[in-house]
Amino acid sequence: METKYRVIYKELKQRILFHIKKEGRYQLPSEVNLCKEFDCSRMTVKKALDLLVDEGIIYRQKGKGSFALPEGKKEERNVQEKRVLGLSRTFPSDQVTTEVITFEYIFADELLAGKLDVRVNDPIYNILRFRRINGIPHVLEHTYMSPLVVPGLTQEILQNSIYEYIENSLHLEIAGSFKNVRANMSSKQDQKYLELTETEPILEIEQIAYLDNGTPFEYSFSHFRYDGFVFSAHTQKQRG
Amino acid sequence: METKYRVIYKELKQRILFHIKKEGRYQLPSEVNLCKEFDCSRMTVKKALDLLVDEGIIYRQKGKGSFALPEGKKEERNVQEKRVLGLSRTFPSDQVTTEVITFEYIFADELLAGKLDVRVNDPIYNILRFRRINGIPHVLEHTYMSPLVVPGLTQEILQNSIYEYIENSLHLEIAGSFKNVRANMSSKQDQKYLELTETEPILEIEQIAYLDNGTPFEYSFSHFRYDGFVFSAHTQKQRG
DNA sequence: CAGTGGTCTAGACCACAAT
DNA sequence: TTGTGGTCTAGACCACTGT
Repeated sequence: METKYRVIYKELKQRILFHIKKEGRYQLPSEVNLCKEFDCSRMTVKKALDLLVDEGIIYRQKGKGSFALPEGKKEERNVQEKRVLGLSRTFPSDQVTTEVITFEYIFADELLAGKLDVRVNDPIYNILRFRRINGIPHVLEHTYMSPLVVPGLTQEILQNSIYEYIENSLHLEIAGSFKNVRANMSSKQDQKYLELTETEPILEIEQIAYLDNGTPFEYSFSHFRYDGFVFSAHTQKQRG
Repeated sequence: METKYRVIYKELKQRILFHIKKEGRYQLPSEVNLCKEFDCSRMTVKKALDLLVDEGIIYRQKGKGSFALPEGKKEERNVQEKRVLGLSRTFPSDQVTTEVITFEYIFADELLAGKLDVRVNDPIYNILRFRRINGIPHVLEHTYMSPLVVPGLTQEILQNSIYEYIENSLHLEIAGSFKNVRANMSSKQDQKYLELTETEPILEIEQIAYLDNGTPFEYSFSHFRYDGFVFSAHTQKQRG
């Protein structure tokens, strides 16, 4: 069931994006008026507005009201949003092609065992994939997964979307991830696949992704072409 | 006043970090039990737990309970957390030294006017600062601010913390920011200040930061040494 | 003063998990 | 069936903003 606060959230988001394009600034109706309009309690309206605050779409001020944040901020090509999607789902309208370079089992060492929450010497998928978007070299992904958590991986799945497989075939729920983002010099391997010169760098994202039962299912290093990728984030003061 | 849910949040955070060190896994008391313990309603407990979920400290499962996420994930030196602090406040125990390279007014062009929400040709602070942490070259910060929003900047303020000045002297409330993170080759200027060779890259963070009234007050480009900085983020499926 | 958002209560019903 | 978290209600009091 679609929850009530998500319905309100979506409706308000539509409305904001429409008004912001037309007039620039936009003040939302007060919470009590939204209650009347959507025939619900104030807590429900507040929850919907909280989502909009999290996304950086509105801000709220005690005694004044809720307002749309001036736009014209983000919007760049090849932006990784703050969600946990695979590459295939981040660029649904583009053509993502995947070359599987390595697909094998290795023994978990101390580090991998710690990150993936398995025992040392347990089997681990060691996956190296090279991916293009619309034919343009984009990313070299080095992924470690435990077959205990994500069983039945095949070459074919790797060629498409692992995330899709995890959610649609295994019916596991991907809940979130920790990311560390760095710049680094490109290795010989990076240069070969991403078609970089020796002086051109890469953007590295180290990620641990976990399921809704808290189990980490992926530990990965993604090396992006420096000119083809931006990591985007909206951050705010903690509510409270 | 410290809110009740923040008190609960802090207490639970303490407890989790303690137990996680001792025993690894940790299941929190149920929401109703937490209600009894802290003598409050369930909504208040839930709000406290929401904060912990946002930070990636716990996860929750319908029908099961709330659990601490296995640790051993983040922890690196020189991590920029997902908050809006200046450099001085990100490394409070370290020695941050700042060299002001440029401090002048310029005319707002189309781009700056759009980002800072002022008119074209309005005056804009053009600030270039070079900062070391414990004597080690760290970041070259190119900052644009509107004197209409942040009046009275001086060389001395720049040498310390702009953010401190904004919050403590101007009594403005910093609410959040949009960040774009990229890797890039270092410019001659980057190489000079950050002591990089021609082949060494930088991590660039483009940022628009805004106040709690929605006004953008800063548009900046920070160039970090590639080996001295990691941008860290926790992301999760949208609640709902 | 009236209007706003922030916090908080004491319930309720639901879906889901474990037994 | 019991216990869990997710949603939702219909109020309440507060702090802050504007007039």
